[in-house]
Amino acid sequence: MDSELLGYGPRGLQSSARDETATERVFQQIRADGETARVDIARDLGISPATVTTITADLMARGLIEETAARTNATVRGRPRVALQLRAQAHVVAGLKLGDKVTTLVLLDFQGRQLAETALRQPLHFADTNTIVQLISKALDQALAQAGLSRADLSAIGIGVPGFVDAQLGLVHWSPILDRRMVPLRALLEDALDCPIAIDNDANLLALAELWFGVGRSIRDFIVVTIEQGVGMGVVIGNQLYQGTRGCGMEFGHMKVQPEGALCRCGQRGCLEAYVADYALLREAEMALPLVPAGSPDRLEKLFGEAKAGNLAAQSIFRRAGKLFGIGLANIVNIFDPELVILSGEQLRYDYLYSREVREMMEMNSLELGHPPVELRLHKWEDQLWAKGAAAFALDRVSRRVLVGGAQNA
Amino acid sequence: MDSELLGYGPRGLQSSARDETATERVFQQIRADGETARVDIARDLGISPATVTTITADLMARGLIEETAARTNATVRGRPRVALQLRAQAHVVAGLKLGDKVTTLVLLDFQGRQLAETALRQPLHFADTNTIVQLISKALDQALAQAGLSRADLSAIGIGVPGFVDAQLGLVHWSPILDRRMVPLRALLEDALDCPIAIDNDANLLALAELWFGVGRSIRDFIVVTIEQGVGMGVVIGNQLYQGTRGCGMEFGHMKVQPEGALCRCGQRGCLEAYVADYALLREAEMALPLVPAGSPDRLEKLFGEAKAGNLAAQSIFRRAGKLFGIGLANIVNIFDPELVILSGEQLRYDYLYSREVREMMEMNSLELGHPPVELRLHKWEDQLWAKGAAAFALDRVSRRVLVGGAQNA
DNA sequence: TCCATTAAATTCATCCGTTCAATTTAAAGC
DNA sequence: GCTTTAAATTGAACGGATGAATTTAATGGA
Repeated sequence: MDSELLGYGPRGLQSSARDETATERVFQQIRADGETARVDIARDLGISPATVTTITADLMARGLIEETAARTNATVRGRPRVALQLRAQAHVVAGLKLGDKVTTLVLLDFQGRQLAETALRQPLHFADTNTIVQLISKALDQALAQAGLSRADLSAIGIGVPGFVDAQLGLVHWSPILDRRMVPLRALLEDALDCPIAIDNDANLLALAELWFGVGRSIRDFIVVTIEQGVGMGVVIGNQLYQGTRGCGMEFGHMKVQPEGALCRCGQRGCLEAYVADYALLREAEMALPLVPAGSPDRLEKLFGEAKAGNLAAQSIFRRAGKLFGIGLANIVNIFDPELVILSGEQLRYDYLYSREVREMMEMNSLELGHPPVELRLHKWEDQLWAKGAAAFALDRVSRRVLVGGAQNA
Repeated sequence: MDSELLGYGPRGLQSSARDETATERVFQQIRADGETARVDIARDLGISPATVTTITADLMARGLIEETAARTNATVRGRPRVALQLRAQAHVVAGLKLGDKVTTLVLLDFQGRQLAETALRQPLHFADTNTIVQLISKALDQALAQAGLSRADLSAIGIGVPGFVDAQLGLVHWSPILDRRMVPLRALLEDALDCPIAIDNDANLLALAELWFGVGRSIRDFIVVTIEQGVGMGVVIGNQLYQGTRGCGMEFGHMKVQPEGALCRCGQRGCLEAYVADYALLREAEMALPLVPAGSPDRLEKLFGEAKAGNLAAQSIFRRAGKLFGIGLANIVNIFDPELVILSGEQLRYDYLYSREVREMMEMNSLELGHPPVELRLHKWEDQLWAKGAAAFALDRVSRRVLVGGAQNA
């Protein structure tokens, strides 16, 4: 059984390859707390105040952080702590969500505050890369104008793309918005826009948004599931976005929940997506419900209306979708055992038809191991949050670049 | 959407909490290579030869490593490199696999070499903890006698237990071999045997065995799946055993592969296990095949014989099991995207009935993303390897304890 | 108003792990 | 036996982090 004669134990590096420097940890602490004094940093990170002074002085000299104006503890004796914060002007990034119907963009400063927001209602179906570039340019210019900034002020752009994306390589394996496979989108956009770009799957970035700005900030392990055009998932384990092994795992939408089941747009049968995605619901509606004519823009709303009005066929469409969705969720929950599952996406406007079935199925199909069942939370659909996730991704890249660079940027 | 007014970014520690010390890295390097010279360690770890000298001198003074007798490069000029290796006598550990039919134990020295092996064919079904303690004692004494050692020579004992095990807490949530739930097995055994104990799910430890001693040593991401009494899975991601979020995730056997499907012993319906585990196959055989009488010890072999002989009912049992197993595997592969899947376990004696269906289903249900399909490998069932995994777990604990202890152990 | 008290921040000598450069050691080749 | 080559060791030097002492900035009471 031994693959080698000598030795045992794994060959690769056990832990993270690069040790995080004290500077990085201090920076992250300030970023996470928003405002925090040197004493607190020393206490929280378990390093000496002397070190904190050295590091923060360096970060201030480099223009990344600043002391806040507000002095807080007027009630206590002693020298008041002076809080530190990220310097808002240090960097500005853009975050985009490319969607099939709407493209949303936000501008964030280094403190994570939103400077501007735009939404362009241009449909994207199998578009060529030129269209994408122009769309992004337009959105950027609008938002920059709002904020009174120019392209040169942008330090990075983060972009969420539906489909299979390899974030590391900046490669889009397949996306419903692109007209071909294997598009090296990052390189392409960096050439066109002359700005560092970071791309990832949109569901991953929504999970990142929850991790950085939302409920996930204080939760170590959670999952974000989205239903709209397709079904997506982002997984956060141990306060970190789980990227899969090759950067594009997590293909929840194509989990098989019904052997020999419905045909999916991926060509396989029984995929979860083939039961719960927009196109899947509409496909069924076309079969059984002439009341929902093809081509009308709000067909899903019509279908939903029918179900609410008591149409049994319409109801059964949602009911089956809910059941299978619940089974798929239970499978994922059994594997990852998270504290929280966040459901998000357009389709959750139909949540009360969903939620009963889904919760029921989740509970029926989750293993009992003493601990309480997972919390299930619905988040209304907000493109703006997706875009903030993309911006967070960009901010992360910027701060990493700036921090490892160190002295030469001073 | 913001959960707090100030700051952004995750609150917890981003990377591994504790930085790995240089000493630990050097030790792991020597362990992984079996024999390696100081120059090579310096080159491989990117640290200076001077540091390696310091650290290895310290490790030698503490009796953990030693220089090998063999001088190798007689053909090259210059001072010959002297290889270092772990000192075999430094520690001895035991590794056990508690199984429903057989309990296997191996003794390993610090070099990972097997000193002794025993197997006790005592069935374990819902046994009380006393029985377990006595069984382990007996196995230990036999093996120690073989090796000419005593209990006092043991530095730790690793134990693989079927069922839901929380390795961190040393707690068995549920196991088919124990008569009650929530058994604090580690504390219990530490009291009874007066030796540090480490317990984990048996499939996890088989994955660890593959990682430490087997094919997994040079593969970053792989999955081990076992079929015997139940269905188990161990996942290795980034050269590390993935433990789930609460120490007992990974419940592959209870993935739902058929909505409203067959009843599983966990009480739910449609679990993978309810189609492919021993008891599931036999349940079907009882229904349709009076040729396979209940109570006979080799019923599975009989069923297999029937299938080989052309009995259509018997064949259909295996065929369905294979199909659903393939679907379940494909789901897991789509999520984790590993390089390799290792199938192991008793039932793989029936592999050629399985493999065709399984492979077919895997390929039909795996997403295509450019990279080649996962490699699927069958490993014959060897209780001894499971036990070695348990021993590896123990060795890991011992070396961690010894290395963090540092100077005071000198 | 002034000074004691309290607590935060800073300074600086010191420590410790690591490295560089020089040296020693151990072999082969001629 | 001397030169060459390469591994291992030694010791001075470096740099990040710390502890102790000091400075700074506030409150509270005389």
